[in-house]
Amino acid sequence: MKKTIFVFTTLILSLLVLFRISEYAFLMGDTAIELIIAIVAIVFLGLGLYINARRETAKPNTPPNVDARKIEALGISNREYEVLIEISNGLSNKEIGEKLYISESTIKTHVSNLLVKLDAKRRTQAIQKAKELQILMG
Amino acid sequence: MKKTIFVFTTLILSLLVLFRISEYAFLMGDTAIELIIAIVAIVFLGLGLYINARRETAKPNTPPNVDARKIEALGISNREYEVLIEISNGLSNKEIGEKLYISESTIKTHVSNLLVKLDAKRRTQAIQKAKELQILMG
DNA sequence: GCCATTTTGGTACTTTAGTATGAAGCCGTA
DNA sequence: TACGGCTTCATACTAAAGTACCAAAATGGC
Repeated sequence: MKKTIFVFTTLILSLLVLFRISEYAFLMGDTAIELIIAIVAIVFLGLGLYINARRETAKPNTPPNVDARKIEALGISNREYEVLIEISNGLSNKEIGEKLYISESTIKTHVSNLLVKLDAKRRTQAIQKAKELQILMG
Repeated sequence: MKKTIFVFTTLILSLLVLFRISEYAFLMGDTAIELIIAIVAIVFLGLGLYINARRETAKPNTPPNVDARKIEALGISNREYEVLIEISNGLSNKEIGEKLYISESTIKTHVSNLLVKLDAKRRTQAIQKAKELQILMG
């Protein structure tokens, strides 16, 4: 946020400087006004692009980061969350066990706990709910 | 694309008109130049915002709409796609059958076909692949 | 060291998912 | 009309998922 304020302040100051220059050019009587207009156009075109780019990356529906608070609010442990990720990657219990070097039994335990904590009946529903809760990236 | 060309042509023409006006104002000796600069700034700010908005909605990684071409490229039928959606909503085969007013047997057939067409072993993997292929919204 | 939580693993069981195969009716097109 | 694709449904089977219950290490904080 501080960064944003800095950028906008700089832009406003630049704009004021441009106005000064434009007045000066007006008094000078040359044709530099078109140049100034062009600069303003380019700067604000860039500003528009920048603002929208910022807005898009900051939007939660393109979630690069996951809400860790919600995870612990639901009482989901680290290991359970790892299992949840692999479920959403489409792995079976056996495959998850092999990937995490633990038995399929343990995976089943984790999955059962996850289903309770996410209030889901099936692993597919767990995926859907986890994404809804912004616990998993889309 | 034609629309884009039209918009840009209009903008360029508007810009030329503004330059004409600016010259006129210059000859007139009044202080309307700042106004023109302000208008240019606003217009190009809007243009920047517009371009980025277009780019974002056209981009597939923020898919409000689904790529119908890929669906039929994979040979997925309408009914199969309906089933795929319900799978990603976390429903069981029985629940999907009740929702679509057909038997669980039929759902199983559709699911099996979907798994082949999406090259998946499980329904969870089908969800993951479908989202990867931009066939399902994130 | 003690306690609470996490992580691990097992057995036994029920339920759901998925495969294989066959078949019937519908619809559009060559 | 005959053919292919879509949709529907069934049976019989195997595989995977999920539940219930128990229990023992490991971990981390007090």
